[in-house]
Amino acid sequence: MSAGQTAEGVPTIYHVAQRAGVSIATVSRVLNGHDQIRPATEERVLEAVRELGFVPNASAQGLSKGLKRIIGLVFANSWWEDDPTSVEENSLLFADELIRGAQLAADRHAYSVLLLSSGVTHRAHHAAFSEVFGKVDALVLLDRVVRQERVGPIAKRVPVVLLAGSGRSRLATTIRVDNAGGMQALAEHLVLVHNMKRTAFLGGLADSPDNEARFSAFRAAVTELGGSCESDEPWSADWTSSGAVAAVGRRLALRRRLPEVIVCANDQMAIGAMHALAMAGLSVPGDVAVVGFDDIPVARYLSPPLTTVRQPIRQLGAAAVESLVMRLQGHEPARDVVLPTELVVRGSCGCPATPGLGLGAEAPAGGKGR
Amino acid sequence: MSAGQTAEGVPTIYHVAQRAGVSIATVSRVLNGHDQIRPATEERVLEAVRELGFVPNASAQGLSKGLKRIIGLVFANSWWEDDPTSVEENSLLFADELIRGAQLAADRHAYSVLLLSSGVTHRAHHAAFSEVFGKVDALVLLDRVVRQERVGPIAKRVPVVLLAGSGRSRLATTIRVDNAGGMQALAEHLVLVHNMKRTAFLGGLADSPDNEARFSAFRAAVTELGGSCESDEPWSADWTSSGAVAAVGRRLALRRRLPEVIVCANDQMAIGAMHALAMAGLSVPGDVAVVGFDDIPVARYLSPPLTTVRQPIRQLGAAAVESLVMRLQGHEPARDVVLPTELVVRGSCGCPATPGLGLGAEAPAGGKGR
DNA sequence: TTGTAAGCGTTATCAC
DNA sequence: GTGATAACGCTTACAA
Repeated sequence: MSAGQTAEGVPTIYHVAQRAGVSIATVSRVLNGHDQIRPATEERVLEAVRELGFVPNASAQGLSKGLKRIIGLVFANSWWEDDPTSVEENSLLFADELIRGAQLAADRHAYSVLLLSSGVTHRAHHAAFSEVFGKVDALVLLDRVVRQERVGPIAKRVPVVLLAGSGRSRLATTIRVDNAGGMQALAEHLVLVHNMKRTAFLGGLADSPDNEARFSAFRAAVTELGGSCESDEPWSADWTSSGAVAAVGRRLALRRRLPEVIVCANDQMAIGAMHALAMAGLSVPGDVAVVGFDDIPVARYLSPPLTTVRQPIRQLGAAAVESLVMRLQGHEPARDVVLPTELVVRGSCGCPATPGLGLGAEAPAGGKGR
Repeated sequence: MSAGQTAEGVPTIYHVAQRAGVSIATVSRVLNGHDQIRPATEERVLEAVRELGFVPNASAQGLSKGLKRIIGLVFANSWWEDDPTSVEENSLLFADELIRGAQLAADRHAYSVLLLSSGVTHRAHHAAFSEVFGKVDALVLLDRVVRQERVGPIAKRVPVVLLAGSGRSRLATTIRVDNAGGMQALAEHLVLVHNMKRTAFLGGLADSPDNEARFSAFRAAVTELGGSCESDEPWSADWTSSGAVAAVGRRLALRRRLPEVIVCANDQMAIGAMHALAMAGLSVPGDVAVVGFDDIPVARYLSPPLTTVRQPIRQLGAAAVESLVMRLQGHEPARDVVLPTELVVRGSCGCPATPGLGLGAEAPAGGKGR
């Protein structure tokens, strides 16, 4: 059957062409902003488009142009797990901010963001992670969504950015935050300002590059400054608040002398740690100081307000997308990007909590109240 | 040029066919799980697919099948705003959980989730929200992403689910949570258990259906029970913690007798309210009780742990996608779905906080206040 | 059981 | 300036 006339469904370019009395080529040209089109013709076409409510079919465009204008954001499946007992609070806020950043950047370039999880299992049939390649032009892979050795083959097919990883992959562009710098600043603050020598590091999942980077950087820095860092068994959690509560509980059960400060690998765990200490009748920072990493929104509203290292998660997402769009446009972006982190001093480290009137959103840099 | 042989790019079905010594039709059949294929043939095809690392092009599939297997999730643009001063904490957690739920459900049906914002402005050229229709098979529209009158035309084109709205649209399926039920339970608890008669409602953005529903339900319930509800100017915020801090500050400045409890339209604001009260030297729940709505993860770790109404955000997202997939499969799902909410009693309302050991993930001992 | 060929809705290359 | 028409990669009758 000759093209055109889809019975009664969505209007196609043929309908527009017919209505405007031109060929589909002309319609396409108008829609794609080609010049050299007679104004009168253009107006007729646009009118027809409006009347019909025509919207180009992205599949057809993708097929024809070889570009889908879609970037995939791949999360580890555990992040999306449906297990109600393991709330995976870890990802909360992180994923959200990351997605936002990616969204924003994608929008700027007329791209869209497609969410994917690494462990696709929908059809028992032949489900495979690789199926998703077909839907996107490029991929953002989060830390540990695929094993190192699988990155190569993937990166060979589509442009790939590795996020929050160890930063040592020559197979794909890597974008991450400066964990080391943040921990260095934190260690200096604790040791030099508060004169704390006995510290403890409450880590997240052991196999996470972020966790590893934060821990080794902190330990190195604090040791360098003449302090020590306790970090064996009891101090191991899973990035979650409840995991931290349990970890601190284990440590307290040992009834050994406590460290002066507990450095948590993320804010969620700091919240759990503070909670556990409070329940044990210990005061923060009076008896033990607690600091975190991330600077999630609630951090400033905890009591005491949480001292933490802010990481630019949103920018991380945006940078990833920008990098990929760059690649898709034929440019060669930087191979390894490191975004800066920033120490945010509030009350939980022992510093006098900002006296703030409590009106307005008090930002560490001295926020203005709108 | 005859089809086949894409110079050196991504392998197509033609490459697979050639390699396996069969026609592309056969390859397609194997890939789509058709029966009546000679086992030997099937094996050869699968082998070729494996060797070439072939992945079907989703655009081509979409064009051919008329289904893209992509569902769009549309957020109001303000949620993604790049304005660093307005942190929009409101959406945090909510969006995240919602997305998760949608993701999970989509995965189950081999669909993917595409993120979109309502105010697309990438190319000054001819950017339009409608452009996104081309990329998806169906849409989930969040509360207020488009004005009422625009829903009709959209729903006419693609299946649409309205989320967290007022629930009164016969143009599209609506899915929301039982705000009224939750508020009813909350009011009963406050009045009947704590004998609180003087309440205040700290609302979010005034034009939000959720805010309106929560407020009117609470006021009606508390009034019915013989209590009163203060809710004029000072008690208005923007869903954010900082907005709540400011609102409570305004109310305190009035130096009038305070209500016995502040009922917040969401947990973020409850956190801000508690913070503002603490800074004013008031104790929660000793001087004033505070309750929230949502039950975000940190709620149980606040001191005192926050009493709140839990809403099944993740299920909300999942239900939306399930409904759309249903429609796409030709079934006719329910027009208006209301998901149940649940009162979660913790310490901030004045109830004795659960005396947990603090090791589990449970709502624990009365964080000895400070 | 497998191959041939006609679409699917755009874009882009030629001619005119 | 504009109109035919050939791709783009895949699915699916229709034949064989």
